[in-house]
This record gives sequence, structure tokens and C-alpha cells, in this order.
Amino acid sequence: MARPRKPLLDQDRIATAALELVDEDGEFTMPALARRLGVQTPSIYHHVDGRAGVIELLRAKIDEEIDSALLDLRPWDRALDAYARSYRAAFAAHPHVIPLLATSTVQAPRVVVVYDMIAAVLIEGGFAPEQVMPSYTALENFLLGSALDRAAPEVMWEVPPGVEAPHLSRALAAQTTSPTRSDQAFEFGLAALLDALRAMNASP
Amino acid sequence: MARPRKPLLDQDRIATAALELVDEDGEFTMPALARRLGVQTPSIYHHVDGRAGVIELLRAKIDEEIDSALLDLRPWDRALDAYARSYRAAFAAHPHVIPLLATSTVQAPRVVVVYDMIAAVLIEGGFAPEQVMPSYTALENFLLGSALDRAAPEVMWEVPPGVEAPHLSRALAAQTTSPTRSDQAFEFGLAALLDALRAMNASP
DNA sequence: ACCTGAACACCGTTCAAGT
DNA sequence: ACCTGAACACCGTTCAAGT
Repeated sequence: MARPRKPLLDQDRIATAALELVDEDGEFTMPALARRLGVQTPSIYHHVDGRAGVIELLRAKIDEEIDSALLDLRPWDRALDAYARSYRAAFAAHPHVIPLLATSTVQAPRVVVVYDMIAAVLIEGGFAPEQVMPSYTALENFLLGSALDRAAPEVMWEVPPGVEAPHLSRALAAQTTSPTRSDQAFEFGLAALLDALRAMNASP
Repeated sequence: MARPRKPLLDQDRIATAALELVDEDGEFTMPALARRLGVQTPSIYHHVDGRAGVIELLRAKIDEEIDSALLDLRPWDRALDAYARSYRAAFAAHPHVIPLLATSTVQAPRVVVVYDMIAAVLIEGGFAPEQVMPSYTALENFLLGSALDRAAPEVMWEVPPGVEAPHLSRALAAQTTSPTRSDQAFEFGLAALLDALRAMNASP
């Protein structure tokens, strides 16, 4: 076969296949990815910088689904609220990718643009420049942790037989099934952080 | 050599060596771990259930450093505040382990005991049982995200040359070097969540 | 019970060969 | 430029052999 007249692969096809694989299996290997693409493993290396490159493609895929235009909303708290929800929804749709992304960090220009939009809406909203980074970092840490929580199996929240945990058992039994523990926690935490930001914004 | 008169290995030695390895290299492999222990790789399998077992040992090691007795403090918000700080400090001391633990989840009895203490202090503090899980989940998500943030390289927060990001640049320039962005974000987020819990506790 | 040497399946990556 | 086959180093794990 050697070189085909029309390329069999491109970054988009690779990214899509990788995302499907991770969604289904919870992980991916280069051979499995190649198999799904109907190609030999080394072929992938002509389009992406190895396995790490594939992970970057996954990150970009998820980023695409976050609606950063929401950061153009005003006032600032409406923008952050909407953006946070979009962020969470994007990750929630692909929970298994999260651990993959958590390990490495990026320097993608796209990310910088988004952070600039966030800094813009906050500064414009009356925050002092030195308040921007810690404020947003706190929010993002919460979002990231919430995303990881969604990737974790709910099974974790069962008291194993034979273990005495009366208070926890009571708390678990009192849970509502809908909205989920995860959803309720998200709503609560997001509101808490936005409230604190509003308070900070009100007083110098 | 075969079987030595005194065992060369035990779970404690393995755990300690693995933690050192991860702290130094940011990761660990079974051969590298064996090398550090002065032993052949398969020997480890006599004491731990494979690589996953070593990761569980790491989790236990970190858990040990969290002072769960702080959850016996009263009132509830003092307990949670102190526990949250201890939690963060334990992870902050070994940032590279965090991604390792984030992937898998546990069912360790020890964890259940801690969660029961948390449920106890909250219910005793006046929270309704159905408020416990979402409240604590929100806090823990924030703590986990904050821990991951600490594991991430600070380099991420530089604007690459040639990229236009005036607002972000301003926010970055305005940062104080001490306390760290990470520390400030932690203080802010923790206060925000505890405030929201107090508000929830005050009104039914 | 506990360590070793040998062996296996599998993975990520490189590279020369082919069009 | 782009795909393949062959090859390599390395990893996690198993297991029979030895005390």
C-alpha cells in the first residue's frame, strides 16, 4: 500500500476515534487507536506527536465544546456562572478523559485567549488586577475537582458490610436521587464561590 | 539467595520507597521501585497486589498524614476548616502522587470512618442529613482540585511570546509572590465554602 | 513464606523501505 | 508526504525453582 493517493488519516479523525475509545473503554492505547482507524500503529506518528500528542487532541476536543463566548456576557457574575456550567457539561460528557488531562498541562494559545477573556470580564467588572488570579484559580479548582468527582464511580459511596458508620449511613440514606449528589454539590459550590466573589467585589 | 532468613521486604518499606520515587521522579515503575529496594522486580508481588496495590499503599501513606482527629473539634466549622487545611497540607507535601490517586477510587474502611466523622460533626452541628453529602462533596471537590493545581507546573501561567492577552498579562503582573496564587486561591475558596455552609446552617 | 531467573504479552516509539 | 513491516527498549505480571 505505502502512500495512498488520499491520506487515510488526519488529526480530526484521530481525535474523534481517540475520544470514542476513551468514552467506551475508559482508556486508550496506540495499537487500539490504530485498529479503530484501520491503520498500522506507526502511521499515527505521521500526524501527531506520539501518545502525548493524542492527549492534547483530546483536550482540544473537549475545549471545543466549552462555549467560551459565554464569557462575553455581562455582568461578570452572569458570565462566570454560564461559563462554569458549560465547562462542567463539556467534561461531564466525557468523564474518562479527565484523569488523562489532569496529569499534563498545556500552553495552548487557545487556553491563553480564554484566560484573557476571564481576566477581562473580571477587571471590567470592578475587580482589582491582583484579585483576578486567586479568584479564578479557586473557581477553576472547584470545577476541576467536580469534573473528577463525576468520573469517579458512585459505588464509592457505599458503606461496606460490617463497618460501623451510623452518621454516614444516615446521610447516604437521606440523599435524593435526583438531582444527583454530584449535581447538588456543583450547584452549592458554584453559588458559594460566586457569592464570595460578589462580596469581594462590593468591598475594596 | 532464594528465601532470606529475615524478609527483605514488607509493605512499609515498599510504600516508603515508592513515595520517595514519586516525589523525586514524578512517577514510578515496578523495576525502578525494585531497584531502589535492592531487590528483583517480581519480589514485590509477594507483598503487594501489583502496581495498583502500590498505589493503594501511597494513598494510605498520604491519608496517614491527614489529621482526622481534627474532625473531633467543635463547632463544626472549626472542625472542617482545620481538617481541610490538614488535607491540603498532606497532598501539598507530595504533589506528584495526586494524579496517581485521582484515577482510581477506594473502598478503604479508613476512608469510611473519616466520612462518618464528617457526617457526625455536620449532623450534630445542625445540618439536615440530606444536606450532608452535597455539602461535603462540594468541599472535597474543591480540595481535590486545589491539590491538583499544586501538582501542576506554575509555568502554565505565562503568556507565550507573540500572543495578545493584555488583561491576563495585567492580572499576572499584579500577582503577589507570597502568598502564592495557589495559597490565596485556597484561602479564598475555603472561606467561601464555609461561609455558604454557615448561611445554609442558619436558615432551614 | 519469600526471593530469584526466565519467560510472556503488550506498549510506545523509531526507522528504513516503498510509493 | 504518508503508510507499512520490522525492530527495540521497556513495562507489568506469572510462575516454576529454590530455600
